[in-house]
Amino acid sequence: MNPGNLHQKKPLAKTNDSNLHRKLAQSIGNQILTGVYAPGAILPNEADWCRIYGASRTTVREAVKTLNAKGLLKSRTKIGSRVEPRENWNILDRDVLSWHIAAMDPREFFASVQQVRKILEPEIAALAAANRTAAQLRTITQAFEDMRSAKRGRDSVEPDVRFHLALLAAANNALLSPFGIMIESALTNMFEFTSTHNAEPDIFIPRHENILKAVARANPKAARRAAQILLDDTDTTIAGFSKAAKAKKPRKS
Amino acid sequence: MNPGNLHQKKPLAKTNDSNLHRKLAQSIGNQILTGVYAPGAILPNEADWCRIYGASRTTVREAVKTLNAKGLLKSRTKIGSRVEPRENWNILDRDVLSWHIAAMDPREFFASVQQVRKILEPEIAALAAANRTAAQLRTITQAFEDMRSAKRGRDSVEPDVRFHLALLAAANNALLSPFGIMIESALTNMFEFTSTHNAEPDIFIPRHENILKAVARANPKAARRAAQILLDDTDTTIAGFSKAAKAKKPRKS
DNA sequence: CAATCGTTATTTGTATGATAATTAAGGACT
DNA sequence: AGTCCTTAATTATCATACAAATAACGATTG
Repeated sequence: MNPGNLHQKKPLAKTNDSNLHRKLAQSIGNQILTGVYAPGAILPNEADWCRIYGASRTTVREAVKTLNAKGLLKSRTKIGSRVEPRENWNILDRDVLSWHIAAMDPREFFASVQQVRKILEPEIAALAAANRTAAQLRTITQAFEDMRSAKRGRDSVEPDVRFHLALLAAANNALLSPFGIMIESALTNMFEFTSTHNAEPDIFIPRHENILKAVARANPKAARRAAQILLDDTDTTIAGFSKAAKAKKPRKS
Repeated sequence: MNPGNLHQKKPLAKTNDSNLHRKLAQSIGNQILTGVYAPGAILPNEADWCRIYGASRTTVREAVKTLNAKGLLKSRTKIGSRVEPRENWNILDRDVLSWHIAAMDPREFFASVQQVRKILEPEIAALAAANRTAAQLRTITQAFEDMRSAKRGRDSVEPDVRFHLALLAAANNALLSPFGIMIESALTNMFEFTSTHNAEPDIFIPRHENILKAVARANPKAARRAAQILLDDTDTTIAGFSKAAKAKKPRKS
């Protein structure tokens, strides 16, 4: 269960993120997400981590607290830290999600994401149409304009993300906001993997425009439909990429 | 921005949860959720917290790390800790959600929850019908049986929660799992506030049974419809309670 | 005057070493 | 077989340093 050699320091990844305890949290978090430590397993104790990473106990403890706070661990006196069952993990946490993505087959991840997006985004669009304020509409509109003027390529990612997040904010339901991270990650990573983001900007721009118009008209049904159509097109893009990339990535379990 | 008197120790709530850093995190978290420290505000620095709570800096720092990990804060050298904008909060985290509930008007909270439940639960039921394993079906069935034999009152809460969580697990999409906490909290708190949980168990039991049957038959459409019907009944129950409780709770901002 | 460049002060970050509290596990005694 | 006590392992807390980052200020200079 423990790594074979406790006395050999870990390389600690390449992140520029200068905090040591953050790096430790990332390293340990990655190991949990990749299954090095499975749910139910007891992790090395604090003294072990100190030796493994060559860090002080203070720092190790802060990293462990971070992972506790994200639901990955539960620490108890005399027991140590036990990995929590997956359903307790805060998967929509920014860090946890990024570790999760790193540990997964990208195609699987996109499939999960699209499933959730298809459930939520049409309803988010409908809620936005119903509940948006004037200011929120302006934010959505601005994002759309920026997306249109960027036209294609990497520059269109940021306004595209902003558009969807603005829509989410306009839905005015705090319980939905964690999905912002998922949406952001999905759109950004889609670019990373397809490296073309929107294969056909000439199609995607009007699709977004239809959502915008429906939200501007305060027409929930139309907004819902427009969002569904955009998502179907996105599915098509992913399917194309997925087929093209099929040869790679065998992956274990 | 800071509380008037830094040198007067906080009472630190009544939780039996024996960890000091956990108590600090709860206390500070509560203050953030109730708006004592609004998004964008700089919190007292670590030395201040030490004085306020009479705790060591180590402990204070662990509490602050916890809140950082939940997206409530971001700490930077020489700046201190700044409250993050609401959309970055991990609202579906168990702790954050409980602080949120404590800080909100219960009726508002239920309205938000029901809105999300109505979006997700029918689709969760449909996914469960489509993707469930045999073992998952057994878990759902068991929960239902326990719920039926409990019949009414407080005893029916736990199996009811278990039923919905089992359904969620059977949907087999990790990105949906954070909602388990919301569902759990919604059902549990509904009991706390109505103190009758299901007003009419004779209605709710068959409603749940219909979901179970549809999932057993692997019929997504029927499962979706059955879940919608249950939620509509739940709405009715809440509406009744909400009307009855209208006189109370003026609440400030 | 405006802009640049050090200097300083404040705050978080990391380290060390000690003690306390919790509790699983094993042993002693019925 | 069960109950109670002791022990040991581990996290929890504390106190005290020093390091590192950087915002704020002020001096210097073009």
